[in-house]
Formats: sequence, C-alpha cells, structure tokens
Amino acid sequence: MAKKRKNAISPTRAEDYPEWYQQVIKAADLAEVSPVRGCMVIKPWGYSLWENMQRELDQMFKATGHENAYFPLFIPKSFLEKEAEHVEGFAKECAVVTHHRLEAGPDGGLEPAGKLEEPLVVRPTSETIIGSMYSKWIQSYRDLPVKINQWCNVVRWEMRTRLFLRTAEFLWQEGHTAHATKQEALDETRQMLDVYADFAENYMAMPVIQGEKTAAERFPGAVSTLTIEAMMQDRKALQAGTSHFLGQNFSQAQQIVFQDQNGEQQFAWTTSWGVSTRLIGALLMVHSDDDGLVLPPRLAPKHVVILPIFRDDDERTEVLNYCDELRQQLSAQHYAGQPVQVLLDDRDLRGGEKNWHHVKRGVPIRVEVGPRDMAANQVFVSQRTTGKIGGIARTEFVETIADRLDAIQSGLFQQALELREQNTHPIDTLDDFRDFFTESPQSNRQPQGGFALCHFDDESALEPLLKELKVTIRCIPLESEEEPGTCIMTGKPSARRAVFGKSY
RNA sequence: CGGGGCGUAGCGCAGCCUGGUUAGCGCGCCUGCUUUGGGAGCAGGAAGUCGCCAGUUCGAAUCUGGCCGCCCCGACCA
Repeated sequence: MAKKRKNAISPTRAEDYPEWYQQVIKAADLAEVSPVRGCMVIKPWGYSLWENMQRELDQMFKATGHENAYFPLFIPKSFLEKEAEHVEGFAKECAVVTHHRLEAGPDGGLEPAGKLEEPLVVRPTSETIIGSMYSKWIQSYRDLPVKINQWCNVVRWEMRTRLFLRTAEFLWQEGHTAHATKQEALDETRQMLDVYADFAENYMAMPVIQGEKTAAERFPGAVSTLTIEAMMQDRKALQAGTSHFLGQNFSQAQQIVFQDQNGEQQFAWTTSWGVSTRLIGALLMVHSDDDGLVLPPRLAPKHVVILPIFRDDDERTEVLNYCDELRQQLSAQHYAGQPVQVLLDDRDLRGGEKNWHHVKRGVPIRVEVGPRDMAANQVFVSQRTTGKIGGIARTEFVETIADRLDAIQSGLFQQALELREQNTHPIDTLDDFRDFFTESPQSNRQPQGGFALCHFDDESALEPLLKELKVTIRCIPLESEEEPGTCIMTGKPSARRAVFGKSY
C-alpha cells in the first residue's frame, strides 16, 4: 500500500494558488501549452466544456433574435486604422501578415516571398471588418436592426500568457449589432449583459456583479462598456464578459448609414459583446478544490461515471451487464432539458486509480458497482462536492438523479456566493483601503483583500494609488443603490460606490 | 521590451563548480506473474544527437562565445 496522499493536487490552493491552477488543468487534462509560443492546445475534456458553453449561449443568443455568421480572419490594416481609439487600443497586440508565399531559402529553409501590397491584420476583434459589411447591407431603417454573432478565434499577441486566462490565440464569440436608435442599441447592450449574467450564474454557478467600466477600463472605441465581474477563490476579480455600446463611433468611421422614416441620412448605433474560453479558467478558479476540477452539472461533459468493481472474469461479465443496464436507465433520464450524460468506465485499471481519475476531472457523481451492490440491488454513490454518500437503492438513485444534480448545481452557486459576500466590504478611508489591499507577510501568497466598495470622484486622481497597490476599478455596479458619500482620495462628493479589486 | 533563473528519456530532476569507461535517479510507459470496494507489489524491458551552432582540448552534458526557447518579476491585456 503506497502512502496515501491527502490531496490529489499539489500544491494546494492555500500553498500556491497560481501553481495550483496550472496543476488542476494538467490533472484534469483540459489543455496544454503548445509548441507555438503563447498558444494552447485545448484537449478533449476542456473542449467539451467549451462545446457545452457554446451550446447554451448559442441558444440564448438565438432566443434574443440573433443569427450566426462568419467573417474573415484577416483584416486589411486600413480597416483597423479608421477608428482612432480602436487602433490605439489594439495596435500593440496585433499579429500582421505581410507575405503570401514561401520560397526555398539559401540554407535549405523557407523564406517569405511575395510581399502583400497591404498588410493583413489577424483579427484581434472584428468590429471593423463586420462594420464594413454592415455599411453595404444597411441602407434603410427597414434593414435595421442587424443582429449577428460569430463564433471564432482571435489573436492578441500577449507577452505573458496563462492557459485559458490569457493566450495569444483564443476562442470566443462576438456579437455585433446595428440599430436605428440610440435607445435600442443601449437596450441591446444591456440585454446581452443580462444574458451573460444569466449564463454565468445559472450554468456556471458563478455569481457575477453587473456593472459599467470606468473610462480607463473601457473597450477601445466604445462609448460605454458593461461587464460581469466574478470573484475567484483567491479573492481576485475576473472580467468574465463584456458588452459594449459603441454609439456612432464605428458607424461614422465606416459609414454605416441609413435613411430614416423622414428620408434623413442617419448613422446607425452599434454594439458588440463577447465571452471567450477564458470562462473555462473562471469556472476552474471559482469551484475547483485541492483534489482537482469541480464542474457544475449544467456544463459537465459527463454527469455520472459508473465504476465497475470485480475480481475475476465471471464477476466481470455480471457486473458489466448490471452496469450497462444502469447506464441505459440513467441515460434515459433528463437533467436541465438534456439527457443525463453517463460514462461507464470499464477500462482495465485498479479501482482507486480509476476513481481518482474522475475526481480530478470533476465528474459530479461517481457510482461504484460491485458484486455486493448487485446482490443488494444498489449502487455506491460519491459526489464530487460532498464526498461519499453511501449505498442507495438502484431505482431510487435513477429516479432522483436530476434532483441530485440540481442540488450540486445550486450548492456550488451558494458556496461561490458566500465566498464573495464574505470578502466584499465597504471601505471609506484611504488608510483602510491601503490596509485592505496590502499583502501581509503571513498571508502566504494569498492576496489580501477581495472586493472593496468605495466612493470615488476622479479616476485619474486615484491612478497612482491604484497602480501602487495593483488594484483596479472593476466596475460601477448597475444594481447599486444611490448612496451619497465622499471620494476616498479627494474627499469630493460621490453618488455611488464602485467595486475595487485586484484582477486577472 | 528591462531585471533574474532554467534548458539532460514522455514528465520531474541529479551530474557541471574540480572535463575522463557504457550519462544516472524518481514517476510514467511496455511484458509477465500476483493483485483489484480509495492512487498495488515483485521481476524483467524499451526509451537520451545532454536546447542549437561554433570554439578550447587527446577527450566536452561539464570550460568559452553566440543564438534559440521556456519560466519568474516589472510595463500592457478577454
């Protein structure tokens, strides 16, 4: 008997949170760094999470009147140059294609040849290329609104990367809409933020704060940026999705013009909104523990894994037959509108090793089935979140599977919500603010703080302090109540509190 | 792009300072037997152009120079 390690993941969250994050990805087999600098390979278990996210989000987008389409990966440099703020925001992280042919070089290698007349930028986001098409498609108010989404990859040339959280290439969805009126575009921006919040809370079991970004944190070229912000287990903030009201900035830059009911030429009002594979990193950091990944049932690729236990070939046949029946019964059940996803793991591995494999991958429910269970017509149930449950009559287990998954789902949300509430505090003085965000020596790499709710007046006056403490204004919550107060820095009056935090 | 560190088997590392037979160790992998209700044991085995290029030397994983890549810390970000 080998030494029993207490946890599957080393180091633990408390010991070294960033390293723990990497180890969970490895142990759950979600992704790997690739030979291409800054780019990751998303492995099947990680990709199936993305597929599940896509499935749910896609339904939500369609339910709110959007259609999918696809626009080019390459954007002519001149397109990007049309909106000044937009260029400034993205120029530094653009990958640029300058050639279209390779020729044999002097030392046997290949050399780029055939220089392009105009360099092509690999899309960091698609406002400009989509806007250029919208300008052709839109002539009359009758053509509006246009509400299109695309699922694709984008490239932002990052210096420092972390799997899922920040990589040079990532997968996302970007919605782009054009409207006849400002109000309609504002409503759209807000509606899609609600969709994201709904998805985060009800599918990812991740509580989020909906809010508006300050000028410094706004999307380049946007009039306003709305965000959903979530707290990770290390109490740092993660921006999980954004929805931008672009005003007429892009329609003016790209001549998205229509004739209104009165025959007047008007610039359209546009929006854009997106979430990315970063959500997988968020999901991991919100729920996982020192034994690996923990998945909310609504996004888990498999809900239940059946682990047959047997000694010899005779038992093997009997147990596997029993397990297969169980698998069929479970698969016929439904959870959250989908058939229950069941995996019968009949690989020829030792029970313990096989069991840990699924623990680390976050499968919500594991059932062990051996001769003893068969004799009693029961299954031995363990839940990823609560550990061993014990023997349960087979019929009862099958019939209650959806309830069980539901309970796990809401338990995860509650747990995450409690963490956030326990670490969110109103702060009213500069000293308290400093104290809140200063790491103490005994903090053991656990960042100090959490979310601070503070009054502020002038963002630029705060900048040196925020920079020093590595804190950012996450958002001004949409739901917050007006509460007169004074800016922690300048003492000037302020109407409401903003959320401050260290961020990813 | 500035400061620091590291490249040796699939992964994690030792060896380098003080050059010298066949380059080791742990995990993993393969084969066999024994095992199997919470990460198995024993035996055998496969697997390395020591990051790349040049130099010094009778001889380089080891010394020197250049290059490349990765990681950590700072400036930027979904």
